[in-house]
Amino acid sequence: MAAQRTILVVEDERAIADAVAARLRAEGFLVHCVGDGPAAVEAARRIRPDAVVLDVMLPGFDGLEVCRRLQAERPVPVLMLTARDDETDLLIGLAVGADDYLTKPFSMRELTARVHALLRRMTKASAGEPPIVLGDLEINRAERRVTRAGVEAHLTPTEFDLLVHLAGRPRTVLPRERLLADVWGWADASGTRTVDSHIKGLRRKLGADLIRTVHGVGYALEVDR
Amino acid sequence: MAAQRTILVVEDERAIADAVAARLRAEGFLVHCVGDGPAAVEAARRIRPDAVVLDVMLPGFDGLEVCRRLQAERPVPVLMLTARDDETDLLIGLAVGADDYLTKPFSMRELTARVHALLRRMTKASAGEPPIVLGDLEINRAERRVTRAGVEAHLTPTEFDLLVHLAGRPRTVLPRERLLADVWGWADASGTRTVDSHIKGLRRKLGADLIRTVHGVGYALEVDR
DNA sequence: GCCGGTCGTGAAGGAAGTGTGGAGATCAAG
DNA sequence: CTTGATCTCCACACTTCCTTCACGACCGGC
Repeated sequence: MAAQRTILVVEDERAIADAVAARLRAEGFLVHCVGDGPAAVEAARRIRPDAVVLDVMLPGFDGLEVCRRLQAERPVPVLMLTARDDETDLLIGLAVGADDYLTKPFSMRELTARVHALLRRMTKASAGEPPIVLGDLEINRAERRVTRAGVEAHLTPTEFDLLVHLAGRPRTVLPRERLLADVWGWADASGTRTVDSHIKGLRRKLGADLIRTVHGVGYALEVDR
Repeated sequence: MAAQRTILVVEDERAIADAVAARLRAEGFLVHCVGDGPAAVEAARRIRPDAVVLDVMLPGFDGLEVCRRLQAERPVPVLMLTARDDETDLLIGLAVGADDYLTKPFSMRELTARVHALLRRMTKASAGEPPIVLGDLEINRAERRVTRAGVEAHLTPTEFDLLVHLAGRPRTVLPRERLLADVWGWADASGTRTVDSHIKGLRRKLGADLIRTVHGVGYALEVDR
């Protein structure tokens, strides 16, 4: 059986939002609605929708900015709703990570067709979130499991997030400040040994050879190509 | 026989409401009655009826508005009761998501026939999905029954819905906020301990090994592929 | 080889998250 | 009205995790 998919609808006009939500629910989706940009980013972080239907015209910050932030946090397919037939919006939209678009006014039938297509393309392309495989290291983000050479390691939440960030750029040295900013969200990066502590944990659980220290700079994931 | 079906009756005339409720109970349904629009929306959110019998003439806001809101939250078959033989009401009613209608006065026999038809259509629509089988766990959505290793467990409605959502993405970690949003329909992320409570119930009834806790994130259904 | 700065490591205190039982509320049925 | 079932929330105990500190080892420039 196919899992029930969740759609986040970002639309400030209540009437449109309700209509879209009702139709998508009738299609068997779980639907959540928010009315502005900040709420959209927040909601996406919490509920991790399978797709987002996004109006470009929003209070707060505009849809393009929302789209950019969503993509920055976690790749998610986005269907943009553009009020006018404006090529500028469209091109920018596709540039910041939208996967498809609809020009208002649109029919509900058209909307559901696009959403289905988006999810189909998504599952075909990535089957949700495919495990990251780097040499003998395997990271399953959806299940939050990690194995090396087939053996599973139990990582703490921070260790897992740290490893995922390192794995995002294998063999690249990531400065401590960068890791603190990305994983911990700390702007201030002064004199903390916190990163080192968690690197220690990763090395103990996954093998000391996995992570290379670059003196005075940071760490890099050393793994076979 | 399948699990007992629940019907929500929305009707402000007490005499009619009582008569309808009595007859439907005699037919073996669980029946809840409310007398106005806001109460109807509220009740539907809580008890999740299998069908709604809805008078178009209501205090508060009218039946059409109720119907629209019900559909917006969760698709549910609606039988509308129209006082007069007014095509306008009827057409609008069907447009906003009502599935069938009855013109007053109507016979009880006619009412029960329509309700049965509504539910039959409904179960047929969802019977296309066979029971979910995951390892030794079997979930029959149509009958709302669950067995593990062949033994049936009696789950409360919330526990059942929660289990279905976990089973929709086996082995995938679902954040508490996501579950709260999908199962409870709470946009607001507070009260996440409620999830824990119902997980407790599931573990007690189905075995502690069925659900994996992922510290700081949420839960995942652990089951053989 | 020396020295200042950097890093690895173990331990410890405190913070955060989770399991659990039960109280209180709600609602329908008898 | 009372009973039974359910849901939400709370308090407490318990577990897991994070951060920091201290100390010794290491690195690189001189």
